[in-house]
Amino acid sequence: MDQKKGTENVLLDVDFLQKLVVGIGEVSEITGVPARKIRYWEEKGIIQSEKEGEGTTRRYNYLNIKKILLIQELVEEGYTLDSAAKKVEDRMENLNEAFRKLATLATDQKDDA
Amino acid sequence: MDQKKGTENVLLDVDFLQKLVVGIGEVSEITGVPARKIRYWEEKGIIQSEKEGEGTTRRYNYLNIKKILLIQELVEEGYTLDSAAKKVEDRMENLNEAFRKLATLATDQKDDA
DNA sequence: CGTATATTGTAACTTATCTACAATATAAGT
DNA sequence: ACTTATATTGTAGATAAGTTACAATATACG
Repeated sequence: MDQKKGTENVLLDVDFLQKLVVGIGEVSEITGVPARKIRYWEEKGIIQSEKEGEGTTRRYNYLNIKKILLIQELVEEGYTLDSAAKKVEDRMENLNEAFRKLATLATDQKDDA
Repeated sequence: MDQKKGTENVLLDVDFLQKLVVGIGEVSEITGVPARKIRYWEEKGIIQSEKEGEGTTRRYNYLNIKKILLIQELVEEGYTLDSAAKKVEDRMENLNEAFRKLATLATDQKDDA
């Protein structure tokens, strides 16, 4: 169990990330995008968050935050919001897939134990 | 850039994790440990959280949460809180180190670009 | 039973976030 | 300059989430 320490940690990180969801204030700190702007992007359907129930606050997971970061990058580069969103959509597909694969790996490994 | 996609993602995850901090409610959801108990453990000095300023709320990063999970495991197994804490301390050293290494890797890779 | 350890309850308060309105800014077209 | 669409920001009044500081209870063990 100690021999494969490095690998184990990385895989567990991925598993962990799926559960880690943070509030909008934290996302704002992490990304540098003002909370107000994040809400606006969400109103427009550009990005998404997970709402855990009625009348609760927005929660953002790894992929949600990643998307915000990518859009922010493109917008700063000169893209319009809509075209940035469209472009990021493609990149996200790759990320989503990679993420799924890693998560599966992590799960499989857990099942072994 | 696309060839090393898998690796890149994992490394970025690690970098990301350092910034990701969640509130006590979220930690409670993730770990299954009641918020009240988490505060109690913290009062006792068993675990730690990051307070970002005076009069702000507790924030927990990956390592903080991991520690809670490990202690919870041992306590459920029958350990007293104190001995569980002591035992987890050792495991955390390994994790801290692994984490530092991965973070360094991520940073180095970024510097290349 | 007594004592140490561990957990839980809650009132009163602060911080974080929400919605729903409106205002302003910026860019592009005519 | 005026118009229109796009993008961002401001804020009041609300609810949700988290805080401290008190106390109560539970559980284990000599």
